[in-house]
Amino acid sequence: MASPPEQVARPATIRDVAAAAAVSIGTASKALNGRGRMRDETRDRVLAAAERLGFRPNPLAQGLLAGRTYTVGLVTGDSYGRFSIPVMLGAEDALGAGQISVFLCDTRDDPIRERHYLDRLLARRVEGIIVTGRRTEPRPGIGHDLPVPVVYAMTQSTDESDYSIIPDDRGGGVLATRHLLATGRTRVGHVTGPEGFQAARERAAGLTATLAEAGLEPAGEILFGEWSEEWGRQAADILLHAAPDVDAVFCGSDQIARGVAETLRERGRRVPDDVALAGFDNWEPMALGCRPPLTTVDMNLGEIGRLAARHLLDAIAGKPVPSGVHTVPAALVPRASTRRSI
Amino acid sequence: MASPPEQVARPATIRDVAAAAAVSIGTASKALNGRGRMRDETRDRVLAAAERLGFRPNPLAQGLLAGRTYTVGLVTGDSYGRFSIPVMLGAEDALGAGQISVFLCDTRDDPIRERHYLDRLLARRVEGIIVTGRRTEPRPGIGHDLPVPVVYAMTQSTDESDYSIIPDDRGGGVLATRHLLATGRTRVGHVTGPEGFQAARERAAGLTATLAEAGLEPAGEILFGEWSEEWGRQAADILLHAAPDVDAVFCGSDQIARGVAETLRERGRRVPDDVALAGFDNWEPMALGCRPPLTTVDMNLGEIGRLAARHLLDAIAGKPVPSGVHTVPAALVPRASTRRSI
DNA sequence: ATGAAAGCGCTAACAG
DNA sequence: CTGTTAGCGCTTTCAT
Repeated sequence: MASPPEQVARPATIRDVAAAAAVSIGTASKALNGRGRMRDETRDRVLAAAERLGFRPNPLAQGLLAGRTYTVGLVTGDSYGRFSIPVMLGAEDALGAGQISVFLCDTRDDPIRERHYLDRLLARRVEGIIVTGRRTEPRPGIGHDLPVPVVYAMTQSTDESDYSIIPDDRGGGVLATRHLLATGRTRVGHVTGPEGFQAARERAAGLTATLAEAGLEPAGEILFGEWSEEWGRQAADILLHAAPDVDAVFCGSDQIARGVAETLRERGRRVPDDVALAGFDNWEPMALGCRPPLTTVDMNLGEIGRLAARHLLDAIAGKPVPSGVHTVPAALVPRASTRRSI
Repeated sequence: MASPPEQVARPATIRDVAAAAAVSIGTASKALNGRGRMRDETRDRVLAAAERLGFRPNPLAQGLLAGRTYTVGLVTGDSYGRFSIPVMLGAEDALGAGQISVFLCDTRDDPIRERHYLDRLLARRVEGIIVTGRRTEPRPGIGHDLPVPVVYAMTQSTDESDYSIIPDDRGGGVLATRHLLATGRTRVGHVTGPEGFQAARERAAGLTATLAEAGLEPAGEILFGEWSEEWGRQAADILLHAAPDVDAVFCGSDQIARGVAETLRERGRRVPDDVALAGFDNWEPMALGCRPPLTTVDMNLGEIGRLAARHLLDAIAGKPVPSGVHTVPAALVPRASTRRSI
């Protein structure tokens, strides 16, 4: 038995719709796009046909004509994803709302791959590019000869004429320190990551500036080290030795804070009663798993992504846009580790 | 002074190339694509012109003609990203190699948004869709009336005729348990997440089956609870009470294992000397931050993504592909928490 | 109010 | 060996 000449899943074209509605292609187009004037009956007939055939305009054809693709590229080097994922999702969120689709590229922090992907994105005629990273360290921009706007999110270009948007690490340090002071602490130590990281330096600067405003100095030296729990454990001992009267520790990351918490406990210092503890990142599995749950600073990564996307949209739309490095305010997330029990 | 009629950044078209090389458009096309025969000199002239003008074929035009888009959609519901990100990057990796670009969509686990994004992806004429999740729990498929193939990665469709690829949780449980037995342990307890999770049940099943093979039973009850450190801490006490002679604990997640480690230490049990400890996930910040560093099971999430992508490519290519639920073997990552000091 | 025709950038078939 | 032509699906004048 020969099967009927069933139309395979070839998507319906406007031509099919026009034929089904017994109108010309041009009329069908107008009906579908609400353009031009025509008899209601005609329009309805076309729309009904489109509906029935499950017609969807081919975006390639539309884009070809309009000279637009309604796509942007999202280039990330942070395979690990801890930081860039929230940024990416924020960006995707803001772009998706505007009917812009996002091409995802993972460069694995490899400049060769990055170059390759940029090529591909441009070949695809993306209308803009968002570059995200895992560190806020300045990095060389991806070039200015690009035919589309570029924004840097959670990373910054060394080029002042690029637009970069990063967390306000300094402000985050200020927030945490103010909070510690507000709970009545005055001997505040600081344990953080490598001094080579701008984020570490900025957070520390926020702390010292805020302490200075209150006429205070950090308890002990500021301890730069690594972004690890192990360093937190070690550093806590160093700090306790250098400043035995320490009554608060602000840490450059939640991981470090957990290490500090552990050592404090083992040395018989109660958190928060004897020593208040604040982290940075609001990395929930870390912060909530801490004993007690950790007060920390949230960098609003999603917001960074959203702002980057909006900026990109503006640039694509040809609006005048600022350049330079911009920051997004951080937010304090108070938890038990700084709550003074009465 | 009138500025010269500078060509704005309008990308060069094949027409420009043809004109610059003084050939017809058709000839230019052939030269650029290595199709057809022609004088070397002509070909070179065209290629040189293309080079000089920075010509890139417009993928929209190519796709329009070929009826293909060389894009696939990646739909994730796991905004948190802990599990789906490695899967996504693995998929992106496998697809990128094949010149396929990936549209990223975050549904935030919201069926409405999912529906919306599917619509958008189909409107964009993606050639296939990968659905990823944060749990391996069966979920309703996204439908069979779709005009493109779909694969489920790190989540599974309830529909047997769909193709799903998930970690081998049971095999992971077997690996961990064998390892514990190999270090000479015989009283193995198990603390894991909610029984409602298939992953928890499978990992537990791997454990009990492996113990049974050795003529053993779990030490104490299998403790189902939550995926949290806090639960690990509580459960360890329960376990120590129920089976004081326990000499190993296999945990359903690294987070749980950390909680268990903490309680063990506080109760004076040394890890690994008195009690060996194994986790699950190989979530490095957790596993490495543990004291001592945690032996754990890696689910090979990247591989899951890669395989999903390859399967999708095969399906797109029209090759016959299997359906049903498939698993990717897990791998043991031995660290100090199970190393018997001599 | 509707239809015909041109053209977006490209490739493929066919002439010359 | 090269040029011409048709057409992918769609929108947009411009006739009718």
